[in-house]
Amino acid sequence: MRRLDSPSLHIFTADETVFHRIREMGTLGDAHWHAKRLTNPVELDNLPVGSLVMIDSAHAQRPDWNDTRWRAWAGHLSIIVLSSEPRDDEGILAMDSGASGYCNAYANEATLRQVVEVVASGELWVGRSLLTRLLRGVSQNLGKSAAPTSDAWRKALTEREVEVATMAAQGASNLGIAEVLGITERTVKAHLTSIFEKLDIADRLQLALRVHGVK
Amino acid sequence: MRRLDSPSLHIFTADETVFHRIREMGTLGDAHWHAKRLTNPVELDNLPVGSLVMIDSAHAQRPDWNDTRWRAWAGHLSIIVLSSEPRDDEGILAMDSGASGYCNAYANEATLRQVVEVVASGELWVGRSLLTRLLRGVSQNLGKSAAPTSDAWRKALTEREVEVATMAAQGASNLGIAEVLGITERTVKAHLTSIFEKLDIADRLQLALRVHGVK
DNA sequence: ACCCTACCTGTACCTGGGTACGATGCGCCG
DNA sequence: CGGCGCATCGTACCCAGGTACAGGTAGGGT
Repeated sequence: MRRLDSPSLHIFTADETVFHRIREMGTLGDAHWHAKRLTNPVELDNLPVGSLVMIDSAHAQRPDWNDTRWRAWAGHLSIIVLSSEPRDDEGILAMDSGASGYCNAYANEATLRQVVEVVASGELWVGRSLLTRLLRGVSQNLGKSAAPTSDAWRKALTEREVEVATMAAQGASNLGIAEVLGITERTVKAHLTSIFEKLDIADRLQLALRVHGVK
Repeated sequence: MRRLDSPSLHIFTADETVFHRIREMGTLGDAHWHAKRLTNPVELDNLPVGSLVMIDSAHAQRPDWNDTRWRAWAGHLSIIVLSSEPRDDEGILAMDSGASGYCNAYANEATLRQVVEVVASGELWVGRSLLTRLLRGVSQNLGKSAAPTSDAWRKALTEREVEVATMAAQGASNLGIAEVLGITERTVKAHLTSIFEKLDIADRLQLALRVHGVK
């Protein structure tokens, strides 16, 4: 981890109470972050890599769960989706869209702080309810041949390369990736060349197959 | 809720390194617990309600995952299963047996502390790899039961086009497909153009994603 | 001090993929 | 019969993707 963690926490919500609670929270205790309000989804595009972002699922401007922008954001941001009425199915959608966390917007202070810390450290966070449900779902199907779903490619790559790889595997163009990451198309190509070499593959289609567990 | 955390953390492992690391960890920083070594599984029965316990999955005496004792322990203890070689399937078994957490025994200090805190606060913890796998399993099942996206593309295409599409989606080159099917590369291109138009996509990467159920 | 890695960029070049604008033959159906 | 979908093929063209060669900076480790 060479990149300095951004001390700022960006919040996209229309709920005053939620915003203020999170902001206060950042000024207390050992956690110390800097809450910034976002008013428009496009602002997410230009946030520095690795930024921590909270998105209120109830916000009217929140992009649909299968909006392609989620992929891009997930590539370079750590996203926590807040829901004032958490439901398991919504949680699955959110996590599927690339969020790193899904929790109750009105969770108690300690929990919220914990979520932030977990996500900031690169892990994922979902609540007890959702997680048990996920486990139940899988253990029922355990009898079937469980696909390996190798995540190995991730470990072979650097942080930046993982970002580029995931976006490319989603079908993003080099230029598109470059714009989202705020770098040159040339650099994207460089990353991809390195990725191809490390994974011993020839092109982005093979990469997509690898990333998505085919082949 | 500010329930007093039990200050003692019980550890059931045969690995000296693991035990000592955890113990040291408890004496540093803001986390402060008291590591106690367990040598026999029966000791788990008599621990006070709510105790935090770490169990090394590699321990020879560790009860089998479907041992009924797990249920009993899970009822009054918070269990974290440590694995020196974490695997998703083992994680599922452990969590299914009632564990509240599953993580790498050699995870870095910050992560281990985080796991302890999360579990101590009544939540569950699993690593990124396992959680993404769980999510994938569920979202795929959702897709199958709700929206039959998997087979839709087939029905939109002719027999020949399906042949070409499946090969292209596997990463085959136009020339390669041509040779296998005994036709010209030009014809392959023609088929692909038709495929792209019918499926309303732009290139073979999008095709691959469609064919393999992503997007 | 030196090396290594991660990350970033420039210029130049080649090629495969995809499109545009054609063509031919075959079977089916109103 | 004429039209239409399907499968096949030709030539020419454009360009995104990928490679080759050549760098620069910053941080961490020896």
